Amino acid sequence: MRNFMATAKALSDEGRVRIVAALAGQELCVCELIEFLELAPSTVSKHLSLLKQARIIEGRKSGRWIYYRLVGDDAPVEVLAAIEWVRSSLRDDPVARRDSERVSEIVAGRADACSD
Amino acid sequence: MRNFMATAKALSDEGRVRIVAALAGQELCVCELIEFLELAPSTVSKHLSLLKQARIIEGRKSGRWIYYRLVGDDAPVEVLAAIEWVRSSLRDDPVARRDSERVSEIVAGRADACSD
DNA sequence: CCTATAATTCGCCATATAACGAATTGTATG
DNA sequence: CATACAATTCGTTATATGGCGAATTATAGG
Repeated sequence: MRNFMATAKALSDEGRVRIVAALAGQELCVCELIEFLELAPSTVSKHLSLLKQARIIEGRKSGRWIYYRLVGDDAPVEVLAAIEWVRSSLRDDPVARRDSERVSEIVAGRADACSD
Repeated sequence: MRNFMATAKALSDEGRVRIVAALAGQELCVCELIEFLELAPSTVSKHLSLLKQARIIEGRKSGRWIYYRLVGDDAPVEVLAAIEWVRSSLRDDPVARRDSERVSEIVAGRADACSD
């Protein structure tokens, strides 16, 4: 129950859900997620920390950047099921669609921003 | 996104999740849920109101009692998927197991309490 | 009718949470 | 080694949330 509630609480904030949805397609570094959500760096960092503690995402350090991605198939059942819940529920969601396009743009412009 | 977040927020409280799990097997009236959660009537009522607004549960009035149950298959996708997420995640959860037994006891003693 | 029980609504309070800015750490690069 | 940028941590603040008790509404039964 403890772990389940950690997962549930992690998904009870819209910003964090949008992060999870954004990471469904590809990994993104923190500065890209900041640009995506249009929130202060400290705020986004806190969200990422919470999602990481809930074992929903994991980070990979590369130079100055930290890339976050969804956890792999070795993750706990309630987490994998939660991710699938988000994906299936937002498949036809207008906000999620716009977000998806915006993420694509941000990734496309990577040469100007987060790259080594 | 709006509806999804309503569902997610509804499941971000442990008491409400335990209600959903308890209603997975059978419908229960409010006074049974009060006994189950050991919370004040006003608190439980508020939780039920929130779950109802999120379209996760629905109520059926019978005499003095109002029986709540999980929504049927005609409910929104994100709600059905959420219910399935809870069920599968808590299948082997110790707390959920004890809760399940307790609900059985409460239902078994229905003749002394909630019946018409 | 009057009382008891079920359930909800309302107002209050304590705590949790999300947001920010400032300060800090770490890494690449001039 | 100084600077710039990525990211985090910390302290603060405003708001959201969960809990309760008191008051209210509705229904069954003496």
